[in-house]
Amino acid sequence: MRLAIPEVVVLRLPEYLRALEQLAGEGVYLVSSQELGEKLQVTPAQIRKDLSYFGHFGKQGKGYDVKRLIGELRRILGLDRDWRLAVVGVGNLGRALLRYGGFSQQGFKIVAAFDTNPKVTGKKVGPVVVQDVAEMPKVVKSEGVHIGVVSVPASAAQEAVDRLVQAGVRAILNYAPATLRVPPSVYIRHVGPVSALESMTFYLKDVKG
Amino acid sequence: MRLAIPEVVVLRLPEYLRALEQLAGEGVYLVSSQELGEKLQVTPAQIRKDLSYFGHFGKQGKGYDVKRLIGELRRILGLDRDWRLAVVGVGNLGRALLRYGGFSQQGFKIVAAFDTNPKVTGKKVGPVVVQDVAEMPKVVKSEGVHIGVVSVPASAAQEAVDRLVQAGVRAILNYAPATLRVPPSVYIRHVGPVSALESMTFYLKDVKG
DNA sequence: TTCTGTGAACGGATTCACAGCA
DNA sequence: TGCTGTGAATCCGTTCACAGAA
Repeated sequence: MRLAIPEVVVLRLPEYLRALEQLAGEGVYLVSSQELGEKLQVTPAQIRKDLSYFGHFGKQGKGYDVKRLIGELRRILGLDRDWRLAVVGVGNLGRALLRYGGFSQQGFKIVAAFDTNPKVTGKKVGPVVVQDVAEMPKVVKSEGVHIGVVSVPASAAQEAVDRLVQAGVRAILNYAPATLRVPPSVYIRHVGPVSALESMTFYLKDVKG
Repeated sequence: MRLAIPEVVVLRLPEYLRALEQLAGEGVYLVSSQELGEKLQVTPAQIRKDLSYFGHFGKQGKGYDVKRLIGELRRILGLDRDWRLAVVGVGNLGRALLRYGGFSQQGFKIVAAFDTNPKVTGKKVGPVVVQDVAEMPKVVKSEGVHIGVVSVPASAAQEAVDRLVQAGVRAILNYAPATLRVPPSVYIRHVGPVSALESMTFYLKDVKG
């Protein structure tokens, strides 16, 4: 077991987890690195090496116990507890995120939503009532928000992030198409629907007419 | 210039592009790899090396012409043309994607939407009228769809992908939390709101209580 | 002088190949 | 025999450091 785990490894673990949960749903109890690799288009050695950073989860000659490995991965990824999210920006995307059911399955709970538009504030969307951003410092504290989700327009994204950081949020998922500045102690990741498409087209452009 | 460009490089180009577009909007005409690197939290050498795979875009002693580099990156990424999208699955997420305005700015155009639910088919959502999935083969051809966006529930994702592939779509952006099988000739990428959170919590779990 | 572009050096991730266990 | 776990070897991406252009 090494001390520093490569970031690429951490990024692959959720993929493994998802595939394993699918297998569990199909009633599969045991899976080899070979089989899992085929499903995920990853080499078996890659999977074994990745898992070996965290412990010895397999049985020689058999493979991995699917249920057990799901549990281990969830623990490794910190998914064996609840994470409290706040959504900033209740436009199309924010509204979809608030109503999206997939978060709760993995222990993500939306506990607050913020917007500046008085046509939206005060209304219930998904599990929460939208509040004015002015309430953010108070609510982040009282609701124990861990992660901020930014779904405002690009032009308002930096301000939204600044407010979240100011309110004490240390992790941000950014859906706005903007490059944002945060202090080094804050973990930020950009997702956005367009970025993935943009690198995809690089590979498509020579293939299709 | 090398022949094979590392995938990581391609994944960084949209980040560069976004930062440059932001700079252009601020009226910046010239930027050094140093300055761009600070904005993006990337080393200047990384940026210079990445760009050197594609050509000589900078001016020694000066830096990069922002407008010029935006144009080059858009060309490199294949964004100097239109890309036609079809959304499969008009639930919360699909509806948000259909109504999302950010696609068109980068040349992505939603030309079709499909669902199986008769409560949704026939209705206009965003720029298109939702059609039954049975229409897919015909519509994909007539509308010249390049990229399929899957936003159905996990349980229906494999079927949605199969239908898209069958209809001739060669590139798929998957929002469903499922591991999907496609022929080797089809380019698929998973995005989904949960995956990014799951690797984030790995880094957060030891920090916050 | 300033900053790009790039071979060379370095470091880190992937793959190999096999020891070890069931 | 079958498959894991892992050092060693390999491969690949990043960083260094400097030549060269403005």
